[in-house]
Amino acid sequence: MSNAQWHPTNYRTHTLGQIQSEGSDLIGQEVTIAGFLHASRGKGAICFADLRDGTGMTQIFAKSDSLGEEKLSLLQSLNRESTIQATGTVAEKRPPKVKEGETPPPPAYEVLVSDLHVIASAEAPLPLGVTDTVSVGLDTRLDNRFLDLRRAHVNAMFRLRGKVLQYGREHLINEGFVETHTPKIVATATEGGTDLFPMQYFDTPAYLNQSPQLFKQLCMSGGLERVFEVGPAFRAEKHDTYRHLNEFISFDIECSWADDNDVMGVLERMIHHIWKSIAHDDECKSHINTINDYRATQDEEPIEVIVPELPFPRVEYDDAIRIIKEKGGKIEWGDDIDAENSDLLAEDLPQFYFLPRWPMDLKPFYIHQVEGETGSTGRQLSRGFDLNFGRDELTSGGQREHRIDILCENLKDMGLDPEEFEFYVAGFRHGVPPHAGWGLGVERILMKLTGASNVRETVLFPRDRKRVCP
RNA sequence: GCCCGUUUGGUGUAGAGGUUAUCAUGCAGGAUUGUCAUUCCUGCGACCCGGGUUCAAUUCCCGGAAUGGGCGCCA
Repeated sequence: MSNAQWHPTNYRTHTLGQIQSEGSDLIGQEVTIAGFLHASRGKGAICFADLRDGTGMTQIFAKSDSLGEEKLSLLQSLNRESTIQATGTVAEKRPPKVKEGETPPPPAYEVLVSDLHVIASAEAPLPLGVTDTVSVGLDTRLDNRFLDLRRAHVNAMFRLRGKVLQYGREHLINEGFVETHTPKIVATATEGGTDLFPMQYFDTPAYLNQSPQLFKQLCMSGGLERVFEVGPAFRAEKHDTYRHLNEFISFDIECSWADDNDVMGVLERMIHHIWKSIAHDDECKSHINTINDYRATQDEEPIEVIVPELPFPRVEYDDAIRIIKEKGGKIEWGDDIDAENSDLLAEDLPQFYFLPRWPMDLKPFYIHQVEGETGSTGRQLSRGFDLNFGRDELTSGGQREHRIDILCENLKDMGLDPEEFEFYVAGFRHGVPPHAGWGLGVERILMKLTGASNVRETVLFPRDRKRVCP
Protein backbone atom coordinates (compact mmCIF):
# COMPACT_ATOMS: atom_id res chain seq x y z
CA MET A 1 0.00 0.00 0.00
CA SER A 2 2.74 2.43 0.86
CA ASN A 3 6.19 2.99 -0.57
CA ALA A 4 7.35 4.28 2.79
CA GLN A 5 10.15 2.52 4.63
CA TRP A 6 8.69 1.11 7.78
CA HIS A 7 11.30 0.48 10.43
CA PRO A 8 10.40 -1.81 13.33
CA THR A 9 9.30 0.01 16.48
CA ASN A 10 9.16 -0.91 20.13
CA TYR A 11 5.63 -2.21 19.60
CA ARG A 12 5.90 -4.12 16.33
CA THR A 13 8.39 -5.88 14.11
CA HIS A 14 6.24 -5.51 10.99
CA THR A 15 3.35 -3.39 9.79
CA LEU A 16 0.16 -5.12 8.74
CA GLY A 17 0.77 -3.88 5.22
CA GLN A 18 4.14 -5.64 5.24
CA ILE A 19 2.56 -8.93 6.36
CA GLN A 20 0.50 -8.81 3.17
CA SER A 21 3.07 -7.39 0.73
CA GLU A 22 6.01 -9.47 1.98
CA GLY A 23 3.94 -12.42 3.22
CA SER A 24 5.44 -15.07 0.96
CA ASP A 25 8.91 -14.36 2.40
CA LEU A 26 7.62 -14.25 5.97
CA ILE A 27 5.89 -17.63 6.12
CA GLY A 28 6.90 -19.50 9.26
CA GLN A 29 8.60 -16.43 10.72
CA GLU A 30 7.65 -15.03 14.11
CA VAL A 31 6.37 -11.45 14.01
CA THR A 32 4.90 -8.99 16.46
CA ILE A 33 2.14 -6.78 15.10
CA ALA A 34 -0.18 -4.19 16.57
CA GLY A 35 -3.40 -2.54 15.53
CA PHE A 36 -7.05 -1.81 16.08
CA LEU A 37 -9.41 -4.78 16.46
CA HIS A 38 -11.43 -4.24 13.29
CA ALA A 39 -13.69 -7.29 13.58
CA SER A 40 -13.66 -10.66 15.29
CA ARG A 41 -15.42 -13.89 14.48
CA GLY A 42 -15.75 -17.00 16.59
CA LYS A 43 -16.82 -17.50 20.18
CA GLY A 44 -16.00 -21.22 20.37
CA ALA A 45 -12.66 -22.98 20.40
CA ILE A 46 -11.18 -20.74 17.70
CA CYS A 47 -11.26 -17.06 16.90
CA PHE A 48 -10.48 -15.00 13.82
CA ALA A 49 -9.82 -11.33 14.29
CA ASP A 50 -9.05 -8.65 11.73
CA LEU A 51 -6.38 -6.21 12.84
CA ARG A 52 -6.04 -2.80 11.22
CA ASP A 53 -3.19 -0.31 11.33
CA GLY A 54 -2.26 2.67 9.17
CA THR A 55 -0.82 0.42 6.48
CA GLY A 56 -3.49 -2.21 6.00
CA MET A 57 -5.29 -5.17 7.52
CA THR A 58 -4.26 -8.65 8.58
CA GLN A 59 -6.24 -11.50 10.07
CA ILE A 60 -4.98 -13.14 13.20
CA PHE A 61 -6.03 -16.71 13.92
CA ALA A 62 -6.23 -17.92 17.50
CA LYS A 63 -6.74 -21.42 18.87
CA SER A 64 -6.74 -22.43 22.52
CA ASP A 65 -3.83 -24.86 22.01
CA SER A 66 -1.55 -22.16 20.61
CA LEU A 67 -2.74 -19.11 22.59
CA GLY A 68 -4.15 -20.72 25.77
CA GLU A 69 -7.72 -20.71 27.08
CA GLU A 70 -7.35 -17.52 29.06
CA LYS A 71 -5.97 -15.29 26.31
CA LEU A 72 -8.29 -16.79 23.76
CA SER A 73 -11.35 -15.81 25.77
CA LEU A 74 -9.75 -12.41 26.40
CA LEU A 75 -9.55 -11.88 22.64
CA GLN A 76 -13.09 -13.13 22.17
CA SER A 77 -14.49 -10.77 24.78
CA LEU A 78 -12.66 -7.70 23.53
CA ASN A 79 -14.74 -4.85 22.09
CA ARG A 80 -14.04 -3.86 18.53
CA GLU A 81 -11.67 -0.91 18.01
CA SER A 82 -9.60 -1.93 21.04
CA THR A 83 -5.88 -1.76 20.33
CA ILE A 84 -3.88 -4.93 20.73
CA GLN A 85 -0.41 -6.31 20.18
CA ALA A 86 -0.04 -9.88 18.96
CA THR A 87 2.91 -12.20 18.41
CA GLY A 88 2.78 -15.26 16.21
CA THR A 89 3.93 -16.93 13.02
CA VAL A 90 3.00 -15.90 9.51
CA ALA A 91 1.05 -18.39 7.41
CA GLU A 92 -0.81 -18.28 4.12
CA LYS A 93 -4.55 -17.93 4.62
CA ARG A 94 -6.75 -20.73 3.41
CA PRO A 95 -8.44 -19.34 0.31
CA PRO A 96 -12.10 -18.43 0.75
CA LYS A 97 -14.80 -20.48 -0.93
CA VAL A 98 -15.70 -18.86 -4.22
CA LYS A 99 -18.75 -19.45 -6.36
CA GLU A 100 -18.24 -21.31 -9.61
CA GLY A 101 -16.88 -19.11 -12.35
CA GLU A 102 -15.47 -16.52 -9.95
CA THR A 103 -11.72 -16.04 -9.83
CA PRO A 104 -10.17 -16.76 -6.44
CA PRO A 105 -8.51 -13.76 -4.75
CA PRO A 106 -4.72 -13.40 -4.70
CA PRO A 107 -2.96 -15.16 -1.80
CA ALA A 108 -3.30 -13.43 1.55
CA TYR A 109 -1.41 -13.97 4.79
CA GLU A 110 -2.41 -14.30 8.41
CA VAL A 111 -0.71 -14.60 11.77
CA LEU A 112 -1.26 -17.67 13.98
CA VAL A 113 -1.01 -16.00 17.38
CA SER A 114 0.89 -17.40 20.33
CA ASP A 115 0.74 -14.33 22.53
CA LEU A 116 -1.55 -11.35 22.91
CA HIS A 117 -1.59 -8.08 24.84
CA VAL A 118 -4.43 -5.65 25.12
CA ILE A 119 -2.98 -2.15 24.81
CA ALA A 120 -6.18 -0.10 25.24
CA SER A 121 -9.62 -1.62 25.34
CA ALA A 122 -12.48 0.23 23.62
CA GLU A 123 -15.64 1.12 25.49
CA ALA A 124 -18.90 0.01 23.95
CA PRO A 125 -21.05 1.16 22.36
CA LEU A 126 -19.02 3.25 19.94
CA PRO A 127 -20.48 6.71 19.26
CA LEU A 128 -20.32 5.74 15.61
CA GLY A 129 -19.50 2.40 14.09
CA VAL A 130 -16.29 2.19 12.09
CA THR A 131 -17.52 -0.75 10.00
CA ASP A 132 -21.27 -0.22 10.37
CA THR A 133 -23.39 -0.05 7.28
CA VAL A 134 -25.67 2.62 8.73
CA SER A 135 -24.90 6.12 7.57
CA VAL A 136 -23.94 8.73 10.16
CA GLY A 137 -24.80 12.42 10.25
CA LEU A 138 -21.96 14.88 9.66
CA ASP A 139 -22.38 16.47 13.06
CA THR A 140 -22.10 13.15 14.87
CA ARG A 141 -19.06 12.37 12.77
CA LEU A 142 -17.34 15.66 13.53
CA ASP A 143 -18.12 15.36 17.24
CA ASN A 144 -16.32 12.00 17.15
CA ARG A 145 -13.85 12.78 14.40
CA PHE A 146 -11.15 10.43 15.77
CA LEU A 147 -13.50 7.49 15.19
CA ASP A 148 -14.80 8.85 11.91
CA LEU A 149 -11.20 8.99 10.68
CA ARG A 150 -10.85 5.27 11.27
CA ARG A 151 -13.38 4.67 8.49
CA ALA A 152 -11.51 3.75 5.34
CA HIS A 153 -12.94 6.36 2.98
CA VAL A 154 -12.46 9.17 5.49
CA ASN A 155 -8.89 8.10 6.14
CA ALA A 156 -8.28 8.01 2.38
CA MET A 157 -9.48 11.60 2.04
CA PHE A 158 -6.77 12.89 4.37
CA ARG A 159 -4.05 10.81 2.81
CA LEU A 160 -5.04 12.34 -0.53
CA ARG A 161 -4.96 15.77 1.04
CA GLY A 162 -1.34 15.16 1.98
CA LYS A 163 -0.59 14.10 -1.57
CA VAL A 164 -2.19 17.20 -3.09
CA LEU A 165 -0.01 19.37 -0.88
CA GLN A 166 3.07 17.28 -1.62
CA TYR A 167 2.68 17.46 -5.41
CA GLY A 168 1.76 21.14 -5.28
CA ARG A 169 4.89 21.94 -3.30
CA GLU A 170 6.96 19.76 -5.58
CA HIS A 171 5.80 21.68 -8.64
CA LEU A 172 6.36 25.14 -7.23
CA ILE A 173 9.83 24.26 -5.95
CA ASN A 174 10.63 23.03 -9.46
CA GLU A 175 9.57 26.43 -10.81
CA GLY A 176 11.92 28.23 -8.44
CA PHE A 177 9.53 29.13 -5.63
CA VAL A 178 10.73 29.30 -2.02
CA GLU A 179 8.48 28.20 0.84
CA THR A 180 7.84 30.99 3.34
CA HIS A 181 5.74 31.75 6.39
CA THR A 182 4.09 35.06 7.13
CA PRO A 183 2.53 36.16 10.43
CA LYS A 184 -1.01 35.17 11.29
CA ILE A 185 -1.29 37.79 14.02
CA VAL A 186 -1.54 41.24 12.49
CA ALA A 187 -2.19 44.74 13.72
CA THR A 188 -3.98 46.30 10.75
CA ALA A 189 -7.63 45.95 10.04
CA THR A 190 -9.07 44.27 6.99
CA GLU A 191 -7.60 44.65 3.53
CA GLY A 192 -11.20 44.58 2.40
CA GLY A 193 -13.77 41.98 1.51
CA THR A 194 -14.21 40.29 4.85
CA ASP A 195 -14.47 40.63 8.62
CA LEU A 196 -11.58 39.60 10.82
CA PHE A 197 -11.40 37.88 14.18
CA PRO A 198 -10.22 40.42 16.74
CA MET A 199 -7.79 39.33 19.42
CA GLN A 200 -5.70 40.76 22.19
CA TYR A 201 -1.95 40.86 21.61
CA PHE A 202 -0.63 41.73 25.08
CA ASP A 203 -1.88 45.33 25.47
CA THR A 204 -2.53 45.90 21.76
CA PRO A 205 -5.66 44.99 19.84
CA ALA A 206 -4.80 42.73 16.91
CA TYR A 207 -6.47 40.39 14.41
CA LEU A 208 -6.07 36.96 12.91
CA ASN A 209 -4.89 37.50 9.36
CA GLN A 210 -7.33 37.01 6.49
CA SER A 211 -4.57 36.13 3.99
CA PRO A 212 -0.79 36.40 3.52
CA GLN A 213 -1.39 38.91 0.71
CA LEU A 214 0.35 42.02 1.96
CA PHE A 215 3.31 40.10 3.40
CA LYS A 216 3.86 38.06 0.25
CA GLN A 217 4.17 41.35 -1.59
CA LEU A 218 6.72 42.65 0.88
CA CYS A 219 8.72 39.49 0.13
CA MET A 220 8.77 40.62 -3.52
CA SER A 221 10.07 43.99 -2.47
CA GLY A 222 12.59 42.02 -0.42
CA GLY A 223 13.98 40.33 -3.50
CA LEU A 224 12.86 36.79 -2.63
CA GLU A 225 11.79 36.63 -6.27
CA ARG A 226 9.27 33.78 -6.01
CA VAL A 227 7.62 32.63 -2.78
CA PHE A 228 4.84 30.30 -1.78
CA GLU A 229 3.11 29.61 1.48
CA VAL A 230 0.72 26.94 2.65
CA GLY A 231 -0.97 28.27 5.72
CA PRO A 232 -4.18 29.13 7.52
CA ALA A 233 -6.36 32.12 6.73
CA PHE A 234 -9.12 33.33 9.03
CA ARG A 235 -12.39 34.96 8.02
CA ALA A 236 -15.02 36.07 10.51
CA GLU A 237 -17.87 35.83 8.01
CA LYS A 238 -21.04 34.26 9.38
CA HIS A 239 -21.52 32.10 6.35
CA ASP A 240 -22.98 28.64 6.53
CA THR A 241 -22.54 26.84 3.24
CA TYR A 242 -20.99 23.69 1.78
CA ARG A 243 -17.94 25.67 0.63
CA HIS A 244 -17.07 28.12 3.42
CA LEU A 245 -15.00 27.77 6.57
CA ASN A 246 -13.84 30.34 9.09
CA GLU A 247 -10.38 28.81 9.11
CA PHE A 248 -9.04 27.35 5.89
CA ILE A 249 -5.69 26.54 4.35
CA SER A 250 -4.59 28.71 1.49
CA PHE A 251 -1.97 27.74 -1.05
CA ASP A 252 -0.48 31.12 -1.92
CA ILE A 253 2.20 32.25 -4.33
CA GLU A 254 3.74 35.57 -5.28
CA CYS A 255 6.04 35.98 -8.27
CA SER A 256 8.30 38.88 -9.31
CA TRP A 257 8.72 40.25 -12.84
CA ALA A 258 5.43 38.70 -13.81
CA ASP A 259 1.90 39.71 -14.77
CA ASP A 260 -1.49 38.04 -14.36
CA ASN A 261 -1.03 35.82 -17.42
CA ASP A 262 2.31 34.59 -16.14
CA VAL A 263 0.93 33.40 -12.81
CA MET A 264 -2.16 31.87 -14.41
CA GLY A 265 0.41 29.75 -16.22
CA VAL A 266 2.02 28.75 -12.92
CA LEU A 267 -1.39 27.84 -11.51
CA GLU A 268 -2.57 25.69 -14.39
CA ARG A 269 0.78 23.92 -14.59
CA MET A 270 0.67 23.21 -10.87
CA ILE A 271 -2.88 21.84 -10.96
CA HIS A 272 -1.99 19.79 -14.01
CA HIS A 273 1.01 18.37 -12.15
CA ILE A 274 -1.08 17.53 -9.08
CA TRP A 275 -3.78 15.77 -11.09
CA LYS A 276 -1.31 13.93 -13.28
CA SER A 277 0.81 12.78 -10.35
CA ILE A 278 -2.21 11.56 -8.43
CA ALA A 279 -3.53 9.72 -11.48
CA HIS A 280 -0.21 7.86 -11.76
CA ASP A 281 0.42 7.23 -8.06
CA ASP A 282 -0.54 3.70 -6.93
CA GLU A 283 -1.19 4.80 -3.37
CA CYS A 284 -3.49 7.57 -4.59
CA LYS A 285 -5.30 5.18 -6.90
CA SER A 286 -5.95 2.90 -3.96
CA HIS A 287 -7.32 5.85 -1.95
CA ILE A 288 -9.60 6.79 -4.84
CA ASN A 289 -10.80 3.18 -5.01
CA THR A 290 -11.51 3.22 -1.29
CA ILE A 291 -13.59 6.36 -1.71
CA ASN A 292 -15.39 4.85 -4.68
CA ASP A 293 -16.18 1.66 -2.74
CA TYR A 294 -17.88 3.84 -0.17
CA ARG A 295 -19.64 5.96 -2.79
CA ALA A 296 -21.06 2.77 -4.31
CA THR A 297 -22.74 1.94 -0.99
CA GLN A 298 -24.30 5.42 -1.02
CA ASP A 299 -25.52 5.09 -4.62
CA GLU A 300 -23.12 7.82 -5.70
CA GLU A 301 -21.27 7.91 -9.02
CA PRO A 302 -17.60 6.90 -8.77
CA ILE A 303 -15.06 9.70 -8.97
CA GLU A 304 -12.42 9.68 -11.65
CA VAL A 305 -9.16 11.65 -11.79
CA ILE A 306 -9.32 13.30 -15.20
CA VAL A 307 -6.07 15.15 -15.91
CA PRO A 308 -7.12 18.58 -17.24
CA GLU A 309 -5.78 19.75 -20.59
CA LEU A 310 -3.43 22.72 -20.80
CA PRO A 311 -4.02 25.57 -21.19
CA PHE A 312 -7.23 25.97 -19.16
CA PRO A 313 -9.97 27.92 -20.93
CA ARG A 314 -9.95 31.66 -20.31
CA VAL A 315 -13.25 33.51 -20.32
CA GLU A 316 -12.74 37.24 -19.82
CA TYR A 317 -15.24 38.97 -17.54
CA ASP A 318 -16.67 40.90 -20.48
CA ASP A 319 -17.40 37.66 -22.35
CA ALA A 320 -18.67 35.94 -19.21
CA ILE A 321 -21.33 38.62 -18.75
CA ARG A 322 -22.33 38.32 -22.40
CA ILE A 323 -22.56 34.49 -22.23
CA ILE A 324 -24.60 34.58 -19.01
CA LYS A 325 -26.99 37.10 -20.55
CA GLU A 326 -27.33 34.97 -23.68
CA LYS A 327 -28.25 32.03 -21.50
CA GLY A 328 -30.93 34.07 -19.80
CA GLY A 329 -29.09 34.80 -16.55
CA LYS A 330 -29.96 37.94 -14.61
CA ILE A 331 -26.75 39.98 -14.50
CA GLU A 332 -25.41 43.42 -15.43
CA TRP A 333 -21.89 44.51 -16.31
CA GLY A 334 -20.26 45.42 -13.02
CA ASP A 335 -22.04 42.73 -10.99
CA ASP A 336 -20.19 39.93 -9.26
CA ILE A 337 -20.87 36.54 -10.85
CA ASP A 338 -22.87 34.60 -8.27
CA ALA A 339 -23.14 30.83 -7.95
CA GLU A 340 -26.29 30.53 -10.06
CA ASN A 341 -24.76 32.50 -12.93
CA SER A 342 -21.56 30.50 -12.61
CA ASP A 343 -23.68 27.39 -13.17
CA LEU A 344 -24.81 28.86 -16.49
CA LEU A 345 -21.26 29.74 -17.43
CA ALA A 346 -19.95 26.30 -16.49
CA GLU A 347 -22.46 24.49 -18.70
CA ASP A 348 -19.92 24.51 -21.52
CA LEU A 349 -16.83 24.31 -19.31
CA PRO A 350 -16.39 20.83 -17.84
CA GLN A 351 -13.44 21.48 -15.54
CA PHE A 352 -11.18 24.36 -14.55
CA TYR A 353 -11.54 27.74 -16.25
CA PHE A 354 -10.04 31.18 -15.70
CA LEU A 355 -12.08 34.36 -15.45
CA PRO A 356 -9.55 37.16 -16.17
CA ARG A 357 -9.95 40.94 -16.48
CA TRP A 358 -12.54 41.80 -13.84
CA PRO A 359 -13.78 45.36 -13.46
CA MET A 360 -11.41 47.28 -11.19
CA ASP A 361 -14.39 48.19 -8.97
CA LEU A 362 -14.85 44.54 -7.98
CA LYS A 363 -11.21 43.93 -7.07
CA PRO A 364 -9.17 44.89 -3.99
CA PHE A 365 -6.90 47.91 -3.85
CA TYR A 366 -3.71 45.94 -4.48
CA ILE A 367 -4.79 44.71 -7.93
CA HIS A 368 -3.01 46.28 -10.92
CA GLN A 369 -4.76 48.09 -13.73
CA VAL A 370 -3.46 49.01 -17.16
CA GLU A 371 -4.71 52.40 -18.34
CA GLY A 372 -6.79 52.13 -21.47
CA GLU A 373 -7.93 48.58 -20.80
CA THR A 374 -11.66 49.06 -20.54
CA GLY A 375 -14.62 46.72 -20.83
CA SER A 376 -17.56 46.93 -23.23
CA THR A 377 -19.15 49.63 -21.04
CA GLY A 378 -15.99 51.72 -21.10
CA ARG A 379 -15.18 51.11 -17.45
CA GLN A 380 -11.68 50.33 -16.23
CA LEU A 381 -10.63 46.67 -16.16
CA SER A 382 -8.18 45.14 -13.72
CA ARG A 383 -5.49 42.51 -14.00
CA GLY A 384 -7.32 40.37 -11.46
CA PHE A 385 -8.58 36.86 -12.25
CA ASP A 386 -10.44 33.96 -10.69
CA LEU A 387 -10.05 30.25 -11.29
CA ASN A 388 -13.35 28.38 -11.18
CA PHE A 389 -14.37 24.76 -11.41
CA GLY A 390 -18.06 24.54 -12.19
CA ARG A 391 -19.88 26.99 -9.95
CA ASP A 392 -17.10 27.18 -7.39
CA GLU A 393 -14.32 29.70 -7.13
CA LEU A 394 -11.03 28.00 -6.24
CA THR A 395 -8.54 30.80 -6.71
CA SER A 396 -8.41 34.54 -6.73
CA GLY A 397 -5.31 36.24 -8.05
CA GLY A 398 -3.84 38.89 -10.25
CA GLN A 399 -1.03 41.23 -11.05
CA ARG A 400 -0.41 43.57 -8.13
CA GLU A 401 -0.20 47.34 -8.18
CA HIS A 402 3.48 48.23 -7.75
CA ARG A 403 3.14 51.98 -8.48
CA ILE A 404 2.98 53.64 -5.09
CA ASP A 405 0.94 56.67 -6.14
CA ILE A 406 -1.78 54.55 -7.73
CA LEU A 407 -1.69 52.13 -4.81
CA CYS A 408 -2.40 54.97 -2.37
CA GLU A 409 -5.17 56.28 -4.62
CA ASN A 410 -6.74 52.83 -4.75
CA LEU A 411 -6.64 52.63 -0.96
CA LYS A 412 -8.42 55.96 -0.65
CA ASP A 413 -10.95 55.02 -3.36
CA MET A 414 -11.93 51.98 -1.32
CA GLY A 415 -12.32 53.99 1.84
CA LEU A 416 -9.07 52.84 3.43
CA ASP A 417 -6.44 55.07 5.00
CA PRO A 418 -2.93 54.69 3.48
CA GLU A 419 -1.41 55.67 6.84
CA GLU A 420 -2.92 52.57 8.45
CA PHE A 421 -1.14 50.54 5.79
CA GLU A 422 2.17 52.34 6.14
CA PHE A 423 4.04 49.07 6.93
CA TYR A 424 2.87 47.86 3.53
CA VAL A 425 3.04 51.04 1.46
CA ALA A 426 6.63 51.57 2.64
CA GLY A 427 7.59 48.45 0.72
CA PHE A 428 6.87 50.29 -2.53
CA ARG A 429 8.86 53.42 -1.76
CA HIS A 430 12.38 52.19 -2.45
CA GLY A 431 12.11 50.17 -5.64
CA VAL A 432 9.93 47.11 -6.19
CA PRO A 433 9.57 44.55 -8.99
CA PRO A 434 6.27 44.24 -10.84
CA HIS A 435 4.69 41.11 -9.43
CA ALA A 436 1.65 38.87 -9.47
CA GLY A 437 0.27 35.98 -7.46
CA TRP A 438 -2.74 34.02 -6.29
CA GLY A 439 -4.30 32.16 -3.41
CA LEU A 440 -5.78 28.72 -3.90
CA GLY A 441 -8.21 27.16 -1.40
CA VAL A 442 -6.73 23.76 -0.54
CA GLU A 443 -10.08 22.45 0.72
CA ARG A 444 -11.87 23.53 -2.41
CA ILE A 445 -9.44 21.88 -4.77
CA LEU A 446 -9.65 18.74 -2.67
CA MET A 447 -13.44 18.82 -3.01
CA LYS A 448 -13.01 18.80 -6.77
CA LEU A 449 -10.54 15.92 -6.63
CA THR A 450 -12.52 13.70 -4.25
CA GLY A 451 -16.08 14.64 -5.15
CA ALA A 452 -16.74 15.78 -1.57
CA SER A 453 -19.97 17.75 -1.50
CA ASN A 454 -19.14 19.53 1.74
CA VAL A 455 -15.88 21.33 2.48
CA ARG A 456 -15.99 19.98 6.04
CA GLU A 457 -15.26 16.53 4.62
CA THR A 458 -11.81 17.74 3.58
CA VAL A 459 -10.72 19.24 6.92
CA LEU A 460 -9.76 17.20 9.96
CA PHE A 461 -11.30 19.54 12.48
CA PRO A 462 -13.29 22.15 10.58
CA ARG A 463 -13.99 25.55 12.03
CA ASP A 464 -17.33 26.91 10.97
CA ARG A 465 -19.83 29.32 12.38
CA LYS A 466 -21.14 26.80 14.89
CA ARG A 467 -18.10 24.66 15.59
CA VAL A 468 -14.86 25.42 17.40
CA CYS A 469 -14.56 22.03 19.09
CA PRO A 470 -13.03 19.53 18.71
C1' G B 1 -27.88 38.31 7.81
C1' C B 2 -32.31 36.28 4.91
C1' C B 3 -35.44 31.95 3.26
C1' C B 4 -36.94 26.70 3.70
C1' G B 5 -36.73 21.95 6.12
C1' U B 6 -35.55 18.42 10.05
C1' U B 7 -35.28 16.66 15.41
C1' U B 8 -37.79 8.99 17.52
C1' G B 9 -32.78 3.55 21.12
C1' G B 10 -25.30 4.47 21.05
C1' U B 11 -25.79 5.19 15.40
C1' G B 12 -29.08 5.74 11.00
C1' U B 13 -34.32 5.40 10.26
C1' A B 14 -40.25 3.97 9.83
C1' G B 15 -44.70 5.73 11.88
C1' A B 16 -49.57 7.31 14.10
C1' G B 17 -54.14 12.41 18.26
C1' G B 18 -55.25 6.59 22.16
C1' U B 19 -50.01 1.17 19.17
C1' U B 20 -46.72 -3.70 23.20
C1' A B 21 -43.60 2.72 18.67
C1' U B 22 -40.97 -0.12 12.93
C1' C B 23 -36.53 -1.72 10.72
C1' A B 24 -31.28 -1.92 10.34
C1' U B 25 -26.82 -1.48 12.85
C1' G B 26 -24.92 -1.92 17.78
C1' C B 27 -24.67 -4.12 22.69
C1' A B 28 -25.47 -8.64 26.12
C1' G B 29 -26.14 -13.99 26.43
C1' G B 30 -26.26 -18.71 23.86
C1' A B 31 -25.39 -22.16 19.64
C1' U B 32 -22.45 -22.96 15.22
C1' U B 33 -18.10 -22.12 12.17
C1' G B 34 -10.88 -22.23 8.71
C1' U B 35 -14.16 -17.90 9.34
C1' C B 36 -14.05 -13.73 5.36
C1' A B 37 -17.99 -6.90 7.62
C1' U B 38 -19.42 -15.33 9.87
C1' U B 39 -24.41 -17.51 10.35
C1' C B 40 -28.60 -18.65 13.52
C1' C B 41 -31.52 -17.99 18.22
C1' U B 42 -32.92 -14.99 22.58
C1' G B 43 -32.74 -10.51 25.01
C1' C B 44 -31.47 -4.89 25.83
C1' G B 45 -32.05 0.02 24.36
C1' A B 46 -35.55 5.87 21.94
C1' C B 47 -40.13 9.90 20.76
C1' C B 48 -35.01 17.59 21.77
C1' C B 49 -36.72 21.37 25.67
C1' G B 50 -40.70 24.79 27.54
C1' G B 51 -45.69 26.42 27.08
C1' G B 52 -50.67 25.79 24.83
C1' U B 53 -55.11 23.03 22.58
C1' U B 54 -57.41 18.18 24.03
C1' C B 55 -60.63 13.36 28.08
C1' A B 56 -55.75 12.06 25.96
C1' A B 57 -49.79 15.13 22.65
C1' U B 58 -44.00 11.79 21.15
C1' U B 59 -47.88 13.14 17.04
C1' C B 60 -51.50 19.40 16.35
C1' C B 61 -50.19 24.90 17.58
C1' C B 62 -46.56 28.66 19.61
C1' G B 63 -41.66 29.67 21.41
C1' G B 64 -36.59 28.02 22.26
C1' A B 65 -32.40 25.08 21.25
C1' A B 66 -29.79 21.90 18.04
C1' U B 67 -29.15 20.42 13.14
C1' G B 68 -29.56 20.05 7.46
C1' G B 69 -30.14 22.73 2.84
C1' G B 70 -30.46 27.28 -0.36
C1' C B 71 -28.87 32.50 -1.00
C1' G B 72 -25.51 36.57 -0.07
C1' C B 73 -19.97 37.14 0.65
C1' C B 74 -15.58 34.86 -0.37
C1' A B 75 -10.87 30.86 -1.15
